Parts: sequence; C-alpha cells; structure tokens
Amino acid sequence: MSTSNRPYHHGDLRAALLDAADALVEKGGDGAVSLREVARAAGVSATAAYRHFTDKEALLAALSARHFRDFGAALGAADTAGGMAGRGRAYVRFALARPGRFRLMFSGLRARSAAHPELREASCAAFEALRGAAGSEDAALRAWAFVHGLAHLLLDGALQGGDEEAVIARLVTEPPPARGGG
Amino acid sequence: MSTSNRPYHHGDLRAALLDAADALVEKGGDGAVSLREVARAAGVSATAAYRHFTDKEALLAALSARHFRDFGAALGAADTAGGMAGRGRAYVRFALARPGRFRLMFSGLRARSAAHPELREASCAAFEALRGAAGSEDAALRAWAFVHGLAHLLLDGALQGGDEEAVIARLVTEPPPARGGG
DNA sequence: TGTACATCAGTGAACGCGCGTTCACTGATGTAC
DNA sequence: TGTACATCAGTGAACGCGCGTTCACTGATGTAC
Repeated sequence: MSTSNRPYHHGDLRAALLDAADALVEKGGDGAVSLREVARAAGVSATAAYRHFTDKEALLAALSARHFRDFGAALGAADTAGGMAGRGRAYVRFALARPGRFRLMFSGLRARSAAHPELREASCAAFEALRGAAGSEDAALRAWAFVHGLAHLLLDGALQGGDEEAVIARLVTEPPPARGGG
Repeated sequence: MSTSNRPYHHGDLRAALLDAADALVEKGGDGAVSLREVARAAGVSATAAYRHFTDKEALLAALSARHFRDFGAALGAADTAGGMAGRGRAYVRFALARPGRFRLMFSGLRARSAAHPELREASCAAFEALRGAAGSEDAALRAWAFVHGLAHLLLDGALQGGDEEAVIARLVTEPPPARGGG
C-alpha cells in the first residue's frame, strides 16, 4: 500500500462514512440522517457512499451492527466489575450517553435485521449475552425489560424528577430479580 | 348549525385530520407522516390543515395528547379490573395494539411537550396516575420501567421467542414489585 | 323580506428545499509484458 | 526501465420526487339594518 494523494487510505472512507453517520444520528436522530449529509460531513461527494454501501439503509444497518458489538463489549466489561446491578447500570448509562445511537439500534431493528445478516448476528449476540447472564430465563428477561424501559423513560424525559444518575442508583439495585406489574 | 354543502360540519375537519394522521402514524411511523398526506387522506387540500393547526408539529402534538388521554383511561379501566399485574398487562397491550401510536407518544415527547402545554398536561396526568398506583414511589417507577421496556422490546422484535401474549402472561405477574439489575 | 357586508374555512398555485439514486465520466493506481 | 492496459474509488450533473409553508383568492354562511 503506497502513499496516495487521495484523502483516505483504502477502506478508510467506509469507516469515515460510518463515523459521520454516527455523529449525525446523535445530533438529529435516526430519521434526520441523509446520505448526502453523511457524505458531505465526510468531505466526499454524495455518490461516493455507493462505493461502500448499496444504499442508505445498508449504511444505517452497518452502523447499527457496529454499535451492537460495542454494546455487547460494554456490558461484558461491566459484568466482571459489578454483578447484575452493575451490568444494569451500564445498560442504562450506555443509552443515556448516546441517545441517538441507542434509538437507532432498536427502533429500526426488526426491518433492518431482516435485510442485513450482519446486523442480525450482532444484535442476537448481544441479546444472548444479556439473557444468559441471569439465574433463570424469566429473571433475565425481566431484568432486561426493566433496564431497557428505564433507559427509554429517562431518554424521553418521562421521569422528570431531577438527576438521572441518582435515579439509576436508586432504582437499579441488586436482586431479587425484576418482577411485578405496572 | 344549519345544513351545509361542506364536507365537514364545523370542527369536524380538525378531528378528521387527527384521525388521518393517526392512521398514517400507524402505517409508517412517526417520521413517515407528512402534512400533505394527512390532508390528502382527509380529502382536503394541504393548506386546509393550517386553519386548525399552526404547523405540522402542532398537529402531531395534538394527536399525541389525545392518545395520552386514551392511555390514561385504558390504564384506569384495567386497574379496577385486575390489580397491578392487570394494569401492567394493559400497558403492554396498549403498546402492541398500536405500535406507531405508542412510539409517537414517547419518542418526540420531550421536545413536543415543551412547546405544547396541552400535551404536557395530558402526559403528566397519565404519568401521575401511573406513579400513584403502587405502594412506594420506587416500586411504582420500577414497575413502570419494566412494562415500558417489555413493550419496547416486543415492538422492536428483540424478544424473538414466539407468542407475545404468552410472554406477557409469563413475565407480568403479581408483586413483589419490579427490582434488580440487568 | 331584502340588501349590504364581514367572517372565515377551504382552494390551488407557487416558493425554495433537500432528498435517494443513476449515469457517464475521470484520473490515479497497480500490473503484465 | 518503459509502455500499454485494466481496475476502481470518487466526481458532478441530472432524474424525479415530495416536502412544509406562504399567498392571494373564492364562495358560502351568518348578521345588521
């Protein structure tokens, strides 16, 4: 691979496009991202993106898959450090740190993972790690639903009461596992 | 109010536009709704909508507010019938019955309720009814987060295992209230 | 009862915009001889 | 070392589209006299 006058080494534009899309998702949310703006942000013409992704959905699917891999890694790291509650707090913090990313990962998941195997594999891997971590299957699902819902409620401003980190510390505590109706 | 050749009686077009928007939200989601298509679906020119709403966001806020009032009513009805678990199941079923509606209500809530007092009041009323229903403040919040998260996971297809109603029946059971980390 | 007028819900053309995607292309790179 | 060639990442113009919103307007209604 010799030096080049091109702005990117081979393969770098793909990553740069994903980075640019990531930033835009974070700024304006899932639906506010346009391929043209992504390309603009990466310093490249709009059509250049089609060298690396078949269309806009493919780019978003690739970005989402990347995030699911990071997500799994973040949860794995939290597991060794803090047990169940630590992992739950990591889940909620992951969402709060980057709301756009969190929404992208979940909101279009069904349709996107049907069309993009890379995404389906990444998300399934993350979910299986989550599910396998608790005592019983149901306990794991309840705990997952709980932290997932808490993340959404905090992101959407439905829990208007004060400091988010305090709410997390108060609500996400050690077992017995999540249970009960609302 | 005498008879008229107009397609709607006074005040009816507003409701018809909300109904049309509701149907479109359900079909294509929050972001896929355009004012023009709403008006088209209501059988009216695009600009007619501006007689009833200052802009597109105002229409969506009004629709969301209407849904929050229905939501509160649905939960209230479930409460008298089934206790905590019954109410929790009603919450999840409300979401599953109309995914687009549920997403509309929550996803733009923060921004929209800041600009539209009608929506803020409707959503706060629903949330307070939810919060006041459980033994302790924290127990109510945990239960809420749990059913909210379960609804989202089911909507997004993250719980790929089989029958949704069975999952609800298995996971949303009587207290002790939701607790634990993920 | 008849006339003049104000109201106001809805119209249709037009504005400027950004979008996703296609197309034929350019020009630098690496390779075969 | 030099030349011819294939490759292929990126370009820029163009396509057709639907959007939110504005504007001056029409025409039916209700009202005052």
